[in-house]
Amino acid sequence: MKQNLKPTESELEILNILWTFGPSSVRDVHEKLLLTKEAGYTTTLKLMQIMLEKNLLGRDVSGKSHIYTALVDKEQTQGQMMKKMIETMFNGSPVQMVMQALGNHKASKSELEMIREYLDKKIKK
Amino acid sequence: MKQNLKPTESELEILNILWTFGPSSVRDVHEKLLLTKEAGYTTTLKLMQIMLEKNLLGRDVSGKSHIYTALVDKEQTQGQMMKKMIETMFNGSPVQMVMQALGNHKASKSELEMIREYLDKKIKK
DNA sequence: CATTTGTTACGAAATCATTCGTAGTTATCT
DNA sequence: AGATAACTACGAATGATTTCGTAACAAATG
Repeated sequence: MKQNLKPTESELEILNILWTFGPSSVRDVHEKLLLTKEAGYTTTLKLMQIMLEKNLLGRDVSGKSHIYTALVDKEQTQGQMMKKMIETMFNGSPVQMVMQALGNHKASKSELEMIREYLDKKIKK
Repeated sequence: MKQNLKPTESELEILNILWTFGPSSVRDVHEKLLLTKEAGYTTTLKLMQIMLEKNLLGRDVSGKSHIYTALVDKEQTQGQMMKKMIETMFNGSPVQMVMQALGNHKASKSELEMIREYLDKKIKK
């Protein structure tokens, strides 16, 4: 019954929108998607229907337009994706990945400080 | 002439082997690959030939067996992949990603300390 | 009521990624 | 040389993902 097929790239984009904005119609999702990429409406629709079949999404059919919800957990999915990436590109070392992320993408000083604080707590334990 | 097609999952595995071990024959790569996954020899061969066409790899044809080299930079490629992941799953925030990585994957205390040190340096600048 | 607009359903094409069989080449070994 | 082993080349099957057209229907509009 339960399965956890890894979401595809496009599916992730949709999941992220639902995680961020909560339950939404296809049109809502589609409009958010357009901010980032080209896509036809029926393409988005079809994708979401497929995700429904894969149990990545659920939906409420009672109204005129159907309302979809993410059925997979955000943190868990992020974790899985990261794990895979760490394995295939960072030889299994999360630390390597973190340094790469911090090195390449500029974070503000206050963001860096947040991380340091977080680390401090983690190290003390 | 220039192109930067994002490497596929399988291609990343191969790139990572070449980054780690340096220029290698198909057989060498294939053997390393086998430690992790099932794969036929000609499958690996074909993949590497395709990567050659995409200019992800170069090769030296002078010997009996060809020797392949990664033509794309490790850090740069990692960076691109991370960037995309940060965009599609972490709403563009590298910090969110880092915290997720540190939270979900256990790192040893000394590893964490390495990161903190790195951060300290970065913050001072 | 007739038309336009917005929606779902769904098949099927297009594209991309992966896998493998087979043929042919070159080297090695007896 | 002849046989065997290790390669490369490459077409083609398979599989997965993405894209889109078209049909059908429902709601809203004039």
